[in-house]
Amino acid sequence: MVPSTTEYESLLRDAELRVTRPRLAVLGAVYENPHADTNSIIEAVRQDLPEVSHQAVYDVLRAFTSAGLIRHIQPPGSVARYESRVGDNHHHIVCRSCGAIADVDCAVGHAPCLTASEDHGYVIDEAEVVYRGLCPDCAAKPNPDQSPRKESRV
Amino acid sequence: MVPSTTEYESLLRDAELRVTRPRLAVLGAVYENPHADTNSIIEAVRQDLPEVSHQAVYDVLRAFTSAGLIRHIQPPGSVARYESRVGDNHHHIVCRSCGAIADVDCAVGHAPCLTASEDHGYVIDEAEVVYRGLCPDCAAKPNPDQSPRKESRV
DNA sequence: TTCTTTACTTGACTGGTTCAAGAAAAGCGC
DNA sequence: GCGCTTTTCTTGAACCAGTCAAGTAAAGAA
Repeated sequence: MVPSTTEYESLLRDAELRVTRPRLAVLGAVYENPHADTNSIIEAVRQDLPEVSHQAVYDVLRAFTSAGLIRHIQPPGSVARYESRVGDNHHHIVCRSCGAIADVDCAVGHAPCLTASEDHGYVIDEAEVVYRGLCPDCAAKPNPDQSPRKESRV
Repeated sequence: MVPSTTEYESLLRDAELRVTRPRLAVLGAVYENPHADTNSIIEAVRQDLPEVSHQAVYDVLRAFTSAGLIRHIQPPGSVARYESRVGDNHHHIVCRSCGAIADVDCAVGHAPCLTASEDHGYVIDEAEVVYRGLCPDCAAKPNPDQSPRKESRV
């Protein structure tokens, strides 16, 4: 599931991106921490490379996103998050209580809900679905504090 | 479509909210400017009441949202927006080019896509769909600048 | 190894949103 | 209407994710 350093290097070269220590570390952090926010990624990267600046991580994440290596998601009420699963049109479910995020595959057929009943003349090319509800942990405890935690616990 | 001042007052009283001039103005602004962001609402309110503080508008919008009078939406890459259409499970289409937002009714049946193929043990109670594409205007001009404008042009 | 290009560091800054304390107004009972 | 209590609004500061800008360092090509 999680590639090796050599594989990360190939991923970068295939995307015509330069191979640097910060980039390998960021790519590894995104693969090992699904749906992590930028701050978590910075912390993970600094386990290996303590001197990496936050700006470098922001730059690298943006470069990876526009190269299609990773995906940038932004659940309502949350800061930006990143994931390594790309190109398969999956969606997300967000826990109302703790903010945990899980992947959800398409419900109906290959591209569900892509046909809106009334498109107002828009040319629609993509539909993203965000499910909301309670994760197994929060559903178990009846009424804990309702405030979402900052950390995802996927 | 757009209620009168008296009707706004009834809406507030029915929701057990105090009736004040700022609140009437904010409610009117949300009804008259669908999908407006907070700043646009502040500007609209100040047409009537030039002295209203931004903080009051933030407070009022939050009070209305938790009372269910209006709905708070947060399209990826955009600031918070508000709309008066509540309780009918509709979705939104966002123009990639200019950021315009339009309402879209449910595509399939009453609550489409609510059945995920694999729910990871989550208790799902809502699905929100964000369609992406080009609005009629932007689809007409082949290649304008791709940067979204700040203002919605709905 | 040298050179050019791209990436990274440093430090300041922006803008939407929130916090906190006090003044003003709404709505209740009289 | 009149005062009293509670909620709302004003004022002003603060927060924080993310961005900008200038200069240094490193990658990769020749």
